[in-house]
Amino acid sequence: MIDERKQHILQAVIQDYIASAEPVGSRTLARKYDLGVSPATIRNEMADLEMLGYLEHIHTSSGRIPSSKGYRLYVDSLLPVQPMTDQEKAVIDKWYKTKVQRIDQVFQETAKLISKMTKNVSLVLAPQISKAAFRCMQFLPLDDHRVIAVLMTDAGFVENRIMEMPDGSTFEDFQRMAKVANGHLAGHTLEKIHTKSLKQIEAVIGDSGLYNSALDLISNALTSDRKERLYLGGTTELMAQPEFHDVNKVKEILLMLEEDQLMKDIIRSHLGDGLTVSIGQENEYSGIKDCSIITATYHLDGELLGSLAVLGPTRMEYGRTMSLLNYMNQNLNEVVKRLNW
Amino acid sequence: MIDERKQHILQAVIQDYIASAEPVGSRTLARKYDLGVSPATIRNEMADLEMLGYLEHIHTSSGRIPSSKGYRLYVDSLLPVQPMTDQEKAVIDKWYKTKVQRIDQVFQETAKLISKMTKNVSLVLAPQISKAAFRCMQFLPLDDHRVIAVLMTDAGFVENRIMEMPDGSTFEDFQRMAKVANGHLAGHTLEKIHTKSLKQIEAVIGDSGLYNSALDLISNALTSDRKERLYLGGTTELMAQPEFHDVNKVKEILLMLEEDQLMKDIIRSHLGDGLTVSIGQENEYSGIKDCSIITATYHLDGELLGSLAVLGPTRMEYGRTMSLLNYMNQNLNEVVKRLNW
DNA sequence: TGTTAGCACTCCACTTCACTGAGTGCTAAC
DNA sequence: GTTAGCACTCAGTGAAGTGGAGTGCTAACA
Repeated sequence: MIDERKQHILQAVIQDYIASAEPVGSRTLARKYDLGVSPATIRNEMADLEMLGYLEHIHTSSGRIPSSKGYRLYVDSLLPVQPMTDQEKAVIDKWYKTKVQRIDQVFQETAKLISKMTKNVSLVLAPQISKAAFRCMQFLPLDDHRVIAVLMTDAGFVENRIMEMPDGSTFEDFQRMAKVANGHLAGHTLEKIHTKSLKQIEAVIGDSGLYNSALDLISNALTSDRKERLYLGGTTELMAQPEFHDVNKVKEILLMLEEDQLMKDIIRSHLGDGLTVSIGQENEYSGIKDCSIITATYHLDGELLGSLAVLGPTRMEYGRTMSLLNYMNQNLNEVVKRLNW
Repeated sequence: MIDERKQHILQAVIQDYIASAEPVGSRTLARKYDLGVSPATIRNEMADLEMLGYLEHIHTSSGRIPSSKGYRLYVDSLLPVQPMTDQEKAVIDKWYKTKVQRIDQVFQETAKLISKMTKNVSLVLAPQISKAAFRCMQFLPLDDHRVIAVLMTDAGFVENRIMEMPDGSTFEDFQRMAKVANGHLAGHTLEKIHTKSLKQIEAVIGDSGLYNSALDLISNALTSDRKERLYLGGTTELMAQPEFHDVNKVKEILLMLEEDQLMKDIIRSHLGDGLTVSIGQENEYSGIKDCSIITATYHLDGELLGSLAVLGPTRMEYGRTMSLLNYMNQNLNEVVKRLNW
């Protein structure tokens, strides 16, 4: 374990680098921070820290920058507590009191708020719709051979989808089905419907051939690709960061962010209890080797529902971001609980 | 009017500049294009064209670049016909045959397709939902004092919105209202409902106090800010263009694109019959003085429904883009007609 | 009279060079 | 163990020089 003075120096280097985005030299450090030793001593210590892998060197005569390992130690043990200011909390609280017009706005606006306050990209993974309790469904006729299925969960999430009607079926069949489904399935989570109440419904409906093919359609449509929605925020904030002053880098990361599935996988792979920080090289996906991701998860009754994440350069204000994410997470948790998702 | 040789030279300059993004010199022109005259003559002609305002000069000894006026002449009279290749058409046709899961995907994917094929930003303005024929509505109870209104148009557009219930009203009131509304309003466009059938409904419902406040809510909710939706595509394509190699420029334009209302206004101000091209300085909004916008509008029964647009640097492949936009427009027009929007 | 060759000139882009400043590593003295 | 001193490194900057692509002008040519 490295001694206390080294820790102080490492902490100072990282804080300075986070603030300035410039490699940090021994003289600067001695001047700005009250370390009580001369630049020469700091130089020696920094050389040691480099040997140990906590700092890096671009070239012989430039200051040090933190390595992933350095950030890791910083985040794990050296992070100064940075609670949110009352003002910041007020901004957030105020937003959560305004009324939304659709449930998904909660998530979209949460993403915007996070990115605005952290100046980084934010990602919000909404709860899987299949975890929500089924409230009711309805079919609306679109044309001769297509209907639109509209489904609502207890939380107020409304999903609609165009469905082809199986040959020989009529719109009335669908209506009948909806009626039975609404009677029998209300309150069950979508993911459990398949295994649970289907038998009952089958018994009631009788006409099982049509029924089966239609039900397949429904369950496919409603639990397929879009089961968790990803809301993005702050893709333009990114460009204010000096590490993204190169258009190609920006393009690369924006293209990555557009790939819904990839981003979901990345977030999911990082999830843990509470806040998780994944720093630079620690990331498995090579496109973000010089980025860090902080994730937070929200639960209901112990079950994981969704998560929030901030993606930014490794040179990130970890303390502030973590506090913020934590606070937003609590808020979102409450909203979800209130909606009885 | 400028003579034919000048026109040829202007055309060559513009085509070369569009292809290379580099100022065009007389020698290059003489070498690449079969103009039948020497560089010196071309120089003289180019000097004239500059005098007339069709070309510009960055500095004394660099080639010419087209001015907005130059592009304007090019677009209006010199544009070589550039029909789409069968291959391109095939790509588009193929896409329009695939099935969509929700109606709004038609517009979203149209935007994507346009931007992919033009390497520029595309904007698709979907028809105002208020122009669509009302199919049916339904209320779903969210909690004690809120309901979710779900509305569907004949075209299959589904819109949902959370509504506060007025004091003293019950969910049953809303259901009753929906029933009456569904009976009386089906087939009417939303924008005409207000003035047309309300009296009838009022007579049927009777309880006019509650009814009025609720109806206000509904019509507000359904015809308010989101009445036309804007779908964006290709914001990352932008970054491949040399004129956007500067992060600040990219940021500026992305921020602009994020402002829904502004973009709608810009598009709307450019609309005309058929294809409209607005070039560089001709644009009123200062943020896009070095961009061009091409718009196309689609109609139903002579009424304007929505529009497509491509936004890119003035150095744009006008011919190709216009053909493409035209073709996409036809497709979209057909889709809308088929949906009987 | 229109076209062209020739030439002087301009200016960007690139390279080279020297210089500066911030930084390091090492050594010797404290 | 700490520090002062010193030689050294290297990015960044600015000045000077060069080459190349281009222009404008003039004079000769058809």
